[in-house]
Amino acid sequence: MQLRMTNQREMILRELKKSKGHLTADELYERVKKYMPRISLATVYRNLEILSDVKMIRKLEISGRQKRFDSELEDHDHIYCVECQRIDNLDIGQKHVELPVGDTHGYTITGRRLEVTGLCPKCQEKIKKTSTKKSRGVAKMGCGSKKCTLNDKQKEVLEAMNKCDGPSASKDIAAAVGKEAKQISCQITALKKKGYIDSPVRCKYEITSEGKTALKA
Amino acid sequence: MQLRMTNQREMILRELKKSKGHLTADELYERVKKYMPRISLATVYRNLEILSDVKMIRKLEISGRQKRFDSELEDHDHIYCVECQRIDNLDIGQKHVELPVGDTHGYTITGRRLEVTGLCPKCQEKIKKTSTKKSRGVAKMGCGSKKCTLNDKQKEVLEAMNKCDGPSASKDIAAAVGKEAKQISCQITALKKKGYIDSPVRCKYEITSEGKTALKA
DNA sequence: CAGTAAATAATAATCTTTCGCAAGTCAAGA
DNA sequence: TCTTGACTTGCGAAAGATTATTATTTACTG
Repeated sequence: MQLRMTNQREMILRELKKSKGHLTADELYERVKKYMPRISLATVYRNLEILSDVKMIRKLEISGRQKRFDSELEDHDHIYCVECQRIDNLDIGQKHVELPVGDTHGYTITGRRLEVTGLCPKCQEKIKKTSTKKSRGVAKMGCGSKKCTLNDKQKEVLEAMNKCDGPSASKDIAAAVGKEAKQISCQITALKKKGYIDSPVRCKYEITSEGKTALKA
Repeated sequence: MQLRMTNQREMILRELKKSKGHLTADELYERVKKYMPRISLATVYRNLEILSDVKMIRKLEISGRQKRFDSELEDHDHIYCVECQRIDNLDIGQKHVELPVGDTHGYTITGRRLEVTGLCPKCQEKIKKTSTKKSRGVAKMGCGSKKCTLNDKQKEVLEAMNKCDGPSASKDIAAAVGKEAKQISCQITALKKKGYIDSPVRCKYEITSEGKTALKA
C-alpha cells in the first residue's frame, strides 16, 4: 500500500492545519466543502483515519461523542470547557506528571494523556450574567415547594407559557425557551407546585392567574 | 422531581457494582437481561444517565466509541489496553499531578483526568507468541499484500465462516465467534484482501476455496 | 503514456444512543 | 377506596456518527 497525495487529502490536511486543530470530522467537512463542493463526508473520515494512521495528524480521543483531530503532533494535553466544549491546548510537558510505577496491574505503559476540564473565559462571563445560583443539583430532596421565589429559568419558562394561548406540552415549551427538555420539565414541576401553572390535561400545561400576577411582580 | 428505586434501576446498579466497573451500556444490558429478560436497552441507558446525574455512578468519558460507566465514585484514573480495550483502575491520587497555573488560557479549572494507555498482561503474552512483527504500520511501504499469515482472530473468523453454508452477514459471524461485531468486521476486511473470503452479495461474505485450503494448512 | 492500485463520490449499512409514546406503577390526597 | 399526577418502563423508530460497498476516477509506476 502506498499513499497518494490527492487534492482532497491535501485540502483536508490544509484546513486542519489552518484551524489550529481540534476539529471534528464534520466540521472539517463543512470547511473543505467550501472549496470542493462535491467532496463526500466519507472521504473526510477515511482520510482522517489514514492520516492519523501514518501519524501525519493526531486523533484526540477526548470526551464527547465525536472524534476530534489535531494537526499538531507534538505531545501536549488539552483543557476543555464543560459548558461550550471548546478545547484549547495545554503546554505542561510530560515532566509534570509522574507516572505510577508499582501499581500498573502488569501493564506495559505506552502513553498517557491528561485532560483538564474547566470553564472557558466566555462561559464564565455568561454564567456571571445569569447568576443567581446553579440549579443543577436535581434530585432527592423536594425543590423547596413553598418558597415562591422564581429563579431565572423558571421566570423564562413562565414567560414562554404566558405567550402560548392554549395548554402546551413540555417539549414545546422547551423548544420555545430553547433549552433542553429535561431541564425544563423540572422547572415545570416546580412551577406547578407553586401553583403558577396548571395541567388541565395530562402532559399539557397552562399558566394560571397566579402565574400571571407573579410574572408582573 | 424525585427518584424511585425501581427493580430495574436496582438491578442495573447492582450489576454495575458487581462487575467492579467500566461496563458499557450494552454489556450491562446483556447482564441485566439474564435476570430481567424483558428489560429494554433504553431503560439501561436512561438509568445510567439518571444515576450519573445524581452521582450514584460515574460516567467515564474515556476514549472509545461507547460510553462506559463506573460504580466507584472516588477519584481515580484509568489505565487501558490499546489492544483489547480492557480497563483497570489506577490509584495515583491527585497529588501526583501538578496542575498548571499560569497557562490555562483563562479557564477556571474544575477537574482533571489522567488516562494511561498500555498493554495489559494478557495482550503482552499474546504478542509474544504471535510475534514476528506487528502489522500495524500500515502505510507508505507496501503492506506485504502477499504475506498470507493468519492471526488468531482471523483464523477463528475463518473457521466460523467455514461452518456456515451460505453467505453470511458480518454480524452473524460476530455472533458465531462471540466477539464484538466491530472487531470482526475488521478481520473480515483483512481476510477479503487476502482472498480467503468473498462477498458475493453486498454485506454478505463467504469463504473461498483459498480460504479453505489456508485453514487446513 | 498505458496499466494498475489507491482514492473518490454516493449511498447503504451499522452501531450506539436517544426520543416519542402508550401503558404500567406507585405514593399521596380527596 | 378511588383518583391523580409524576415517575418509569418497553418498544419501536429516529437520530447521530462512522464505516463499508461499489462503480468510477485519479495519481503514481514502469
